[in-house]
Amino acid sequence: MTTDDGADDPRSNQEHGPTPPPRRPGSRLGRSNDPDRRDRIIDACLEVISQAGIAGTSHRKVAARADVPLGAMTYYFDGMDDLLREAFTRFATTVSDRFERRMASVTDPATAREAVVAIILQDVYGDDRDLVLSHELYTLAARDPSYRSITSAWMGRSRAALERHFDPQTASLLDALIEGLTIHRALDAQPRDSHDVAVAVARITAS
Amino acid sequence: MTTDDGADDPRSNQEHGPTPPPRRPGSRLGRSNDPDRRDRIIDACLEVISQAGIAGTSHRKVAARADVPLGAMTYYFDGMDDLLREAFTRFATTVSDRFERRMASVTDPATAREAVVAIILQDVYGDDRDLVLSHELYTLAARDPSYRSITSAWMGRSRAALERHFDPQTASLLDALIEGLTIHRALDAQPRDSHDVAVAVARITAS
DNA sequence: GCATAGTGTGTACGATCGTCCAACAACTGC
DNA sequence: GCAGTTGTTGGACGATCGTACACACTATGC
Repeated sequence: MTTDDGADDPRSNQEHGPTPPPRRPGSRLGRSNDPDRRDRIIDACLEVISQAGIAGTSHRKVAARADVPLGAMTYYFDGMDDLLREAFTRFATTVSDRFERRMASVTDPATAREAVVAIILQDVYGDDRDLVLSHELYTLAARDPSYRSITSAWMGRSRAALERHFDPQTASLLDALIEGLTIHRALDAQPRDSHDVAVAVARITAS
Repeated sequence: MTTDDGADDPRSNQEHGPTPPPRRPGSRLGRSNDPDRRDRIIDACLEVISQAGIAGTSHRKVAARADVPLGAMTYYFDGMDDLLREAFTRFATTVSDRFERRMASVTDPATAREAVVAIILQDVYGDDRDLVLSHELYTLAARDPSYRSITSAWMGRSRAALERHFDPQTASLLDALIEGLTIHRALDAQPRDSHDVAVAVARITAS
């Protein structure tokens, strides 16, 4: 099972075929052995959700965004719910990884608080895409408990990362504070300035 | 919010008297033998959203829940978006009213902090319906700025109510903290106990 | 009584949806 | 070469959607 064409651009198909039957250029025929396919669909799904919301997400839109035929949706995923679950699992894992990495980069206990403030600011003023996706996931989990394993794992990892520098109770409260600050920044008309964040962290982490 | 009815008997509170509504003779508005119609549709819409999400909300489901014909949807509202906007405006207003009322009931400055903790606990451990609706609205506002006037007004009123007892900065941070605590309670597997909330409020309000 | 105007609704239309499946392309063993 | 297997896809199906509109109904003006 030697797959030689997996490294090139998967979009330029059949460029070395000896038989040139007149096929549509965009269609992918037969076994193409594109292992990125599944990942591309998941990424495209997150992209569509962030732009159109779950209410506006459909198999057809995701397929168009990922440049795969519609049939690939039910071939790679057992329905819409399965796709959504995988997409949000990847999203939560990615965000958790990033947060853990940044928290682990803080080594000096003396300046932990300042470093954490800087990291929090990156989240609070982060890009809108992650913000929208977070809320979509929260909404799903608030209504459907079966999604709570994703959010629970996410928050557990966040707390654990914060516990590298703070006691468990403080880490938990700090995690909640970050959440609230992020929400307020996103949904309020007047933006919150960075000084407020520093004050909030200082108060929460005061012992 | 609506904690009195389970929407199982939506039409028992009307038709109190046999007298038709006394309309002014010169009024152009003709009869509407059921003036609660519009309100009932809005309430039914919030009910459907809390159970099925915005993705699962449709004119037909709302109409069935409100016990009105399908045609009434486009007769009373200029499309789905108009209905959603009115529904969430009512939701935010109702929640803001309640929060303001409870905050205004705290009169003794000496015990303000304890009273606020009690009120916050009511929100953090409030019913799931309001929680789900809040998140649905947040999600909408995070993606569509035109919904931010609703959330912004809501948060503005929350802050103003808190400023009855705290300085503006503390009120703002406290508001964010409430948001985060509520989210964590809803989305996490392990519930947060009330002692944590008291500690969090004590730290945030420390000067 | 009739005419009128505004209120309310049943229904149909076109669009879009998720899902399924027979058919097809490419690869493997012979 | 051929047959079988696996990966992949285009199109069809029934369901559901938002919206529009012709029509029924009823209170008012005369």
